[in-house]
Amino acid sequence: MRNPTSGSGTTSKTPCCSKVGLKRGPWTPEEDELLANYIKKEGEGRWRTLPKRAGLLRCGKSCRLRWMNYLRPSVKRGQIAPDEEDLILRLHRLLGNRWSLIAGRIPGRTDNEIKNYWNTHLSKKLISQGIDPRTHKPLSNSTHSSSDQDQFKASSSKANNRLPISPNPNPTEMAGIVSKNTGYFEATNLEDQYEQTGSLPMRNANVQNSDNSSAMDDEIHYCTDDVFSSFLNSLINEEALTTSQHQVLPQLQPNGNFMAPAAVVSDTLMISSSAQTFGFGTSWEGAFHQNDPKGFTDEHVEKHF
DNA sequence: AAGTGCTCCAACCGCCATGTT
DNA sequence: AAACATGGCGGTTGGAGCACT
Repeated sequence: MRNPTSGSGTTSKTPCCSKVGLKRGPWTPEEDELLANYIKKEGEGRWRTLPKRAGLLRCGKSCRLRWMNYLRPSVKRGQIAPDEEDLILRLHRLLGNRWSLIAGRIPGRTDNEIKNYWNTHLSKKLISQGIDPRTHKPLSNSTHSSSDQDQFKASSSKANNRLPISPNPNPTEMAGIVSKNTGYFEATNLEDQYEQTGSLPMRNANVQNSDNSSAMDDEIHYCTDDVFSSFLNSLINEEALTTSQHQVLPQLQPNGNFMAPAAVVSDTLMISSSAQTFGFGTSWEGAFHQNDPKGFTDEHVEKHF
């Protein structure tokens, strides 16, 4: 727990809300009751003004966090079950550190809880098994130097949660477009892009190339949340891609981008999802390659676009 | 019993996207 | 278009409690 009297230290940034006179640190049962009772009556939302209305000396952010991670009736307590752990592992392999996205697939579990569980248990477990918890690949076979990893860590930190890729661009997690010139799927190397431009593609992939956005629009598929959900389910339910499948997936090009034959990525989708439906991040976007014939098909795509 | 080190996880942080004015 | 408000995210912190000496 944080020291209730300590400020944000050396930072000169002003906090999200005035902390003057506001309580910090662990919540008391009385505060919990006040918050829970208020939300039961008035509902969630308007967090900034909620504390005052509920009679709490907390900032809105703190109230929201307490409700989301602890007081919400749907929050499941207790040990993470083996099947939940397995699901977390699978989802992390697919999604990386997108905790809210992972939590959205595990009923009753919060992003904070999953993040903590990963950092305290699963990460160590994988390391003890000789697996890199970031890449899910054998530690000894990692092709990325520590400097690469450090660089990404820095970029990732700067970019916060906006990356639609894993630290090492994983073939199952590619974002990009089908080039009109080459007929190839060109997956953006977002690390490089960040280094070059200082920004990353947001919400819409065409942001990455504003002078050609209309042309790019034609090439990018978006899908709705329910489609994404079924799509992700199919990914969760399948085991890791087979070796043969990997062989036809995007390969690293000299320019730092990833390319794959367009035919291979005909069922590759640019996914855009909102936070409301599954608790996904508002910034969620990503592209997934999906080879499983039982899973996502072009028919699904056409149906929704 | 007392001291030390470690682990866990609730809570906080800064940052960013989106919506509103 | 700009400024502001709000909600939400992943990363990080540090106190409580446990294990060990």
